[in-house]
Amino acid sequence: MATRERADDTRPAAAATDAGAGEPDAATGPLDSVLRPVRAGNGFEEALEQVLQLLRLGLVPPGERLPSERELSQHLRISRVTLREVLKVLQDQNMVESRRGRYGGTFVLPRPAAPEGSGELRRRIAAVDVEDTLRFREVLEAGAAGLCAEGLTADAELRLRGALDATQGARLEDYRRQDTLLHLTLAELSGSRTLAARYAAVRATLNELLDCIPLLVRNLEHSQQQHAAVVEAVLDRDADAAREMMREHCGGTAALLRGFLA
Amino acid sequence: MATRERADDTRPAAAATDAGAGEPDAATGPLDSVLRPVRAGNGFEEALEQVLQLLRLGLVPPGERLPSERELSQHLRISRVTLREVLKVLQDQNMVESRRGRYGGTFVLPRPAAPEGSGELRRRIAAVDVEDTLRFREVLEAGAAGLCAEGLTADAELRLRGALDATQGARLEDYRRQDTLLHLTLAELSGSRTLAARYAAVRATLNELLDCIPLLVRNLEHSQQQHAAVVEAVLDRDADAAREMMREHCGGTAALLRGFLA
DNA sequence: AAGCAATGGTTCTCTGTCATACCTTATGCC
DNA sequence: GGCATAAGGTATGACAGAGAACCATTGCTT
Repeated sequence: MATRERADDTRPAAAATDAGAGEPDAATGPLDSVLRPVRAGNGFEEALEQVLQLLRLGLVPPGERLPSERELSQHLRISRVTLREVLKVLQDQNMVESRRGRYGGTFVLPRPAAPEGSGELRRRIAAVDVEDTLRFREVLEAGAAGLCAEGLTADAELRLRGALDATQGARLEDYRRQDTLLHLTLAELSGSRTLAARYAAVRATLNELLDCIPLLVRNLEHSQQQHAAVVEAVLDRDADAAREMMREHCGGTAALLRGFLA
Repeated sequence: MATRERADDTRPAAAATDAGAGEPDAATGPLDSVLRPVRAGNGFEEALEQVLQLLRLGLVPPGERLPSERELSQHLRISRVTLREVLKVLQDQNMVESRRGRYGGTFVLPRPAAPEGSGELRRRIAAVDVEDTLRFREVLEAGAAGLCAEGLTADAELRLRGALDATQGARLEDYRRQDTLLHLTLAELSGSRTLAARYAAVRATLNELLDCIPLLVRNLEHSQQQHAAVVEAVLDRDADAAREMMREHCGGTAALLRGFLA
């Protein structure tokens, strides 16, 4: 009985007012940078997104345990009930497994290789603005490398060297993870918490894209050389070189992705 | 009768587990970049923050009308009731004024010069990580300038020239606003929506800080020269120069702020 | 003067989320 | 073997927020 009828409120049709035209998501106006939805989705979806980040970044590798539900819910500032809904979804996707009892917890399962035909992959790509991701990533990475080189402390040197070494010795199936951790370390050492947080987010998206294309050993070796060059520049406190090297490094990945996803 | 007692759930004390230690906000661990609160504050506070951005960025200048309540609430994906609570706060602060009837709306009031003694200002600064803001800003600005120079279109050229001209001709009290718009334009033309959105956020914070220090004509002239140099580099499609100039420009503001707020 | 349209102002109900408390299971230590 | 402990699993009451529908005010158009 047509209860879908709009009564008085809600948008009348497409009558344009001064500022915002018709549909909320279209029309790249000047205000659109600010007037984004306050919470992307059901509130619980946002939490899901963050836990997914944790997995996609490999911050909790397969086989390891997530923080306990009580801890996670506190960190994310959501109730345990809501967090459990999130975990429920991940369990249904066979991404995590929960075990009860002391020393139990929620454990990360290894990814089941290729989930399906590439239909699934294509669908995920469609949901991402690839160009946006690649550009933003390059900006953050180059900036982080530069800042890192400028304000390098002894402690930072150590962490950076450690992260680089870890990538050098990584086995193939662990490479993506160590790579991510190296870049994440750089972002954290930039001295801007905001930068680190934004990088984590964009890197999670990037990793999702990278999962859609083959891992070429040829590229991997090249990457490693670039990693070494970037870290060297940072340790030399040569900010310009660090930025330049990092931009080149990102450009490589970007070209690869653009090629495969075009 | 000590109902504040924790029963079973909620954090036990400070018992450290593998991942997250004690208090949510302390301890800059590796997971902390991801495990941020899902919604900063009451949900309504987030909306307030965004509307404040609109004002602080000068996207809706004094005397102008905000989008209607129905539009705004749709853009922010909050109910009109909640949005009205936000506007209520702004009305109480004498920042906006609402008029009913057709062609009515919510109008931005001019700022009442200096609100109070500097106690208020100091308090606001305390809530901001100044170093974080300045560094992140520099990274985004330099990156945007570079990207902008690389992929410059004819339309972008026009918008950029227009924005620069507007700053040149701006009166003193309108300078901050035109300056913001110029930088915002650059961010939008970077081709990364995410970058533009993040820049808008950080710029709003920056403007708040800038409101705490005097506006020196001497610096303003210098700024203008730098603006011209940046835009020139971009129009020349010289990405390296654009980044370099922009970094210098940001460095100037940063030094000024660090000096005054130290 | 009458009517229409676009806006702010108000009220209602219903759903999602939170906080809290408690139960159940598994492990290590005594 | 028994107990303490730390984890997941469950149930409940209160409340904030969304959505829809209304009312009230104003100014333009006819």
